Amino acid sequence: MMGPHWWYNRFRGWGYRLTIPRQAILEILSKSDKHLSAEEIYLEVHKEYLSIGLATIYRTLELLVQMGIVNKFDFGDGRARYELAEDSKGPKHHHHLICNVCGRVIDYRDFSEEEKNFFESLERNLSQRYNFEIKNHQVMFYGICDKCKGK
Amino acid sequence: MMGPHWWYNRFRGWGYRLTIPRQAILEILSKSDKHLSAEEIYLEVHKEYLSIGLATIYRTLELLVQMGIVNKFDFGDGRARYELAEDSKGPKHHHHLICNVCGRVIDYRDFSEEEKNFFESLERNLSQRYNFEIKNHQVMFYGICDKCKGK
DNA sequence: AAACAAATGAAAATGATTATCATTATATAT
DNA sequence: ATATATAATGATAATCATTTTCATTTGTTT
Repeated sequence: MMGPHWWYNRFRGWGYRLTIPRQAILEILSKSDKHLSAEEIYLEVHKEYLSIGLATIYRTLELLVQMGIVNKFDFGDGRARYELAEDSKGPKHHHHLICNVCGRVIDYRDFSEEEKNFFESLERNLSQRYNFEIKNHQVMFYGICDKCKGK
Repeated sequence: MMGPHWWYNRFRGWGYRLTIPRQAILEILSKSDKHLSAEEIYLEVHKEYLSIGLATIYRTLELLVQMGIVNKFDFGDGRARYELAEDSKGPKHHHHLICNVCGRVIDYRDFSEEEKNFFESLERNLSQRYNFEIKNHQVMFYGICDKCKGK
């Protein structure tokens, strides 16, 4: 799954069109395994398609977030970050440790079985309780990183 | 705990001063049980202290976040939100359901015992594994709310 | 191929947040 | 206490990510 066909159907399902700029953006997101900012995506896309503008990047990302294809993050550095959502159980999923002092973001994805099971059952529970269809989740732990502990 | 004395000591411990504007901001945060934006805090503070400016609000909030007294949130509406951190186990702590379609934010704090225990043990585990002193955490579930399901 | 609506690019506008700088308040040393 | 040094403030301007606008282009449907 994923890839052009899947994207095409997703877009049609929402009444949207899968255009060249939208494909280009999805390609870049697929290749990267980092959280990219809108401008970083713009610069990448721009290498292949000179004419695609920054406004289109923003518009497309907003759409992709609404459709649940992309996750939007904010780590407090003044710019949003984007990443393909895939599946909650997919390989990209991770949680974050964020240092309140220096702002460093540490990803971790070495989840225990217990941690995975817990979130799965919690999501089922919340979906029922709030009649809310959960697509994904973000977990951030804030505190003081090893480097800043000395202060 | 909490209150002027506690604040005073916290500030001194970090080499900062507990000034009138800083106290005023902490008072407002103490009284509110919602996530306030910088401007909302400014407007409240401004009722009592005409002379306190918006820049001071931002500077103080940044400081309070660094000190771990305040948590900063971003719900994707373009402005940061702030809230007293208290303790992870304190009464204010809650998690969020955020609708990708309409942007609505639903708080929930009716945690199960299992949920509480899980996060406590996970925090202990991560602290060790990453030598990271965890002060608090944020959990957000993204998806489609009941009102937007029809679409 | 025509007609309609959706999507785009370029540029300007917006708006939250941050930096600047002269002034004032606070703490420390005398 | 008073002088001195330093931190914090207020007002304003500057920054910069994100949105809006609008004329033009593209994709879809008939």
